[in-house]
Amino acid sequence: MPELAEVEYFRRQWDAGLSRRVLRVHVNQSARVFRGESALAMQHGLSGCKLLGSRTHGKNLLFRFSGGFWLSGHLGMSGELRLGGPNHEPTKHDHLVLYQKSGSLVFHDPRMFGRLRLHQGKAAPDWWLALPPEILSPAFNLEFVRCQLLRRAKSPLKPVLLDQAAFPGIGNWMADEVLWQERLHPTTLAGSLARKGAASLHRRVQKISARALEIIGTSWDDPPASWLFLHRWKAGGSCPRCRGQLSRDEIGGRTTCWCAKCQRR
DNA sequence: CATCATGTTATAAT
DNA sequence: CATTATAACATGAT
Repeated sequence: MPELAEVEYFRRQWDAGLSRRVLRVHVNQSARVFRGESALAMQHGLSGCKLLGSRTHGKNLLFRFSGGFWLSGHLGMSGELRLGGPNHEPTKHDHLVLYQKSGSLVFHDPRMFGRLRLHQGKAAPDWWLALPPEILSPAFNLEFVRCQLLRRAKSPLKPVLLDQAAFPGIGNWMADEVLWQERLHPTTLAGSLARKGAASLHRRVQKISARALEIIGTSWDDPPASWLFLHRWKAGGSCPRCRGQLSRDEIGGRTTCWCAKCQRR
């Protein structure tokens, strides 16, 4: 499910617990989302702590608690952050539940490709601080993008857009959306873009990210029908620009949707 | 029953 | 070293 805008939407769900103390914690100890972690340490660590703040970085989430605790999360393919009542009965896929006086914060993930980690320290974990520039930050400038395109010059654009070290937060639908709006075929080699092409791609990535955050990140609304988004899922969909039949195939290991007429190499 | 899914990672092959 | 392909992970929807 989640790409940067969906992740932001889920982050906001837990805002209900801000400035509130965690009274007790439920963990689904054997759940894969705790791989490499001690679920019990998380349970004990977060008990009694107050949720002080949260943020996202691409598809990553970070929640700051009192006592120097930081809970980081990734939603994988099917993760969700939900709210429950103060006596929420955990279901099979509710792997972490933080109970507060007025309600509970639930991490729910059927497929368990998601992940939860706990860090204790004065600052956020090192791996978080080492993440690449966020798409809507000043550091994500044209030079950065050109450098990424150059580094993977012989790769098709599709997998390059999916590279979280280059375009953090871009996932399968956003990558297809960027390529479609730019009229670039997904197999176009990253190194084949001239400076102007790279500049246009850079602006497009930022624009789609910003718009998706407004639309999906706040209320989970659908992007406009003029985008590829609503048409790309069903086989047999048609291009909202030229009405042509949309193509689907696996590119860079992921199902990719494009318009053979509009998108040229 | 088979196929597919808005993701990441380890490993092998080129 | 850069890059690609493949499998693996685990579950639910169609």
